[in-house]
Amino acid sequence: MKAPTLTDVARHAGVSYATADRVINGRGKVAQKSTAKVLQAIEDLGYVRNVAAANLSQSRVYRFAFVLPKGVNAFIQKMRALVSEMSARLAADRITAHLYEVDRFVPGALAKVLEQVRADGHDGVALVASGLADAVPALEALRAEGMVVLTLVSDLPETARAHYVGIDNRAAGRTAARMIGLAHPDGRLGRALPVVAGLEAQDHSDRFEGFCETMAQQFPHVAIAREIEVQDRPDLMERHVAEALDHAPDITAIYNTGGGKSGLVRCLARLPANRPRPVVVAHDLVPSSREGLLRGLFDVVLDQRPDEEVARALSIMRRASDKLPVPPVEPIVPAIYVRENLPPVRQAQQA
Amino acid sequence: MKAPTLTDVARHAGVSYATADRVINGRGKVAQKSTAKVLQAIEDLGYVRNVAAANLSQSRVYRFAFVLPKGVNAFIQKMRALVSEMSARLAADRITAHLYEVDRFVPGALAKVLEQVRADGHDGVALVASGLADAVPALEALRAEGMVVLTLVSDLPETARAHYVGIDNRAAGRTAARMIGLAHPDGRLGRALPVVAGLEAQDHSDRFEGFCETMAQQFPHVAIAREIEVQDRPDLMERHVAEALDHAPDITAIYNTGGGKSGLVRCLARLPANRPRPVVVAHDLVPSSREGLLRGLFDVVLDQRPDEEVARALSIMRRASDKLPVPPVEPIVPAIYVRENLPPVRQAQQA
DNA sequence: TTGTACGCGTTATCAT
DNA sequence: ATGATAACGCGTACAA
Repeated sequence: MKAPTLTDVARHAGVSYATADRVINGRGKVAQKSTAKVLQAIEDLGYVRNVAAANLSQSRVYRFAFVLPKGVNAFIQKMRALVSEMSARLAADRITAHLYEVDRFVPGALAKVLEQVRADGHDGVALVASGLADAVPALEALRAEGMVVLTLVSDLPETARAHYVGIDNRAAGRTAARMIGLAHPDGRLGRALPVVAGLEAQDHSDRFEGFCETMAQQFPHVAIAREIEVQDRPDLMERHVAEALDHAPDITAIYNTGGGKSGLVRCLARLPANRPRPVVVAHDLVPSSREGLLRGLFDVVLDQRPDEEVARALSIMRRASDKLPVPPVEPIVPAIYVRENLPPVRQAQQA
Repeated sequence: MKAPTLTDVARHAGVSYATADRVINGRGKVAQKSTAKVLQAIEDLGYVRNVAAANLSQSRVYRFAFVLPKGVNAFIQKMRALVSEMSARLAADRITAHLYEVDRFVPGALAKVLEQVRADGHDGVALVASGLADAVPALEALRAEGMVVLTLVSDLPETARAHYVGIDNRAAGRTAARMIGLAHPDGRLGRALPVVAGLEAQDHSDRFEGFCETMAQQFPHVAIAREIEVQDRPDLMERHVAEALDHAPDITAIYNTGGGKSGLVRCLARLPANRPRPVVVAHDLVPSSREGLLRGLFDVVLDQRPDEEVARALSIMRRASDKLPVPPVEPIVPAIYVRENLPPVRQAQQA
């Protein structure tokens, strides 16, 4: 009924508590014989170390850092809100989550932030490393010191991080292609316009590649127009997409890998009534894309579920800093929103 | 830096530890004045009760029960596997998850199982109540005794359960309709065939209703054929769908709310090569639906993410039995799988 | 090499 | 109405 304690194990093995402890925590200085006996007792009794008690005895608190890019990007704002929300909820478990911001465009800013994270004595750090490839050495150093490093949203080389928490961006691009293909049944001809923030960001280029791959393979009857880059800027989005639609009246689909969506909404809303609306697939459920769906301007929104990302990041950092085995981290499966399955808008809850 | 303890609070308030304890745990017998002082101190110091310590002092273990229907349904099998998997992972946190099976077709079976759950002294129970509406009184009784009751997959009246963990089945049906609508662009005519396990199951009838609602409202150019009931039986599925496709050659879409999918795969595979394939939307990612997607026979699979359901259920039961506030439980957003975003097959991991 | 005993923050019991 | 204190299971400093 009651779980066996280490004291039980020691008794069962006929050794002292301390010896049993030395065995399970591998602090050496134990005779072969004792080790064997303890191991056997653990086996017999089915002993499992009580993490809560261990933490209590050390007054252990978990300190985790989230590093997010500065800026007004709606998706990142949502992540920020989620982190502080989670943070409040985890107080009872002695887990703290601190938020750090890094300016993507100031060289060396990230290094400084990471230094701060280190100085603040965190057990783990999760960072959105989109366009931050130069962080690799600093992260390797942090990891060498025992800190748990996670990438969020956009991945980095394996040496830089213990796990990646986020969607499979290539697969997301392929999925978008499939959705657009669905809307071109029976070989109906068409042309798809890809709109990206910038191809230097790993996540965007992965999505773009996956998209092209599936379009070409599965839906050759739908051509791919030259992609447009809009740098997270709604104004550019609005202008460039409008131009593209003007020049190529045969465009039947748009795939936006993310960024500047509000401009897309405006542009689509302004389309002449007699022009058939293109199928529109975009990324991330934020106010503008929600509006797009509700107004019938967007058809499908792929969302990487930031809430799940934050929750998973926390749970992984916790397990990892307990040195427990971390179960294989599979990519997060994006949610696919259409007009009919939008979740209710949820106000941030107060403290 | 270090979180304040109740001792700190007591000192700050100028009372003894026991008094402070009485205040936060509402065990009465405290003077107004002391109460006020303690409350103030809690506020000042930002005290948060340390759940781990509390649990330790009581040798508390969490005992949770999962009640699943007996049978070979692939989805339920997956749930079973997930529960035992989770259970292993939670041993270190002193959380146990026990599995109970109930025969849906034996009247009174559920009552017996619930009695067993009660006798085994669980803190909470999560049950898949699909077609088990007669359980309501028994569940109300359990709740009255302080047990946390959750419905999984399919909901029951609010009096019977504290929370529902699962997808919004109506919204799922609407989403399926949208997917089928996407595949009928520009008013392209069509006819959609709904295939359900049985409309007496709440989850299936909700999906069916949502489906019809959106088809009628948004895609009036696609007619809805008379629905077929197949009772979770692949053989019936295969036969009846084949008949329907024969009688109505204008069927361009199929929506299966779940159950008997392997029969659907077989039936579709046997379609004459010259017949255009209908768009097929089905529920739950299990081996047969995965095969359907890979072979190009299914187009879209809505999955209710049983892993997430189990995880959420556990986390809610834990918080609820700690008497911590349970954050609002939003419906789980189904994953939408297509051929291009299938997760790798994952073998059950060993103990 | 091995063993003992204290502290972690809380609950519960037994005084005052 | 309030206060003191022994558990709970673990890590660890210290003793043997």
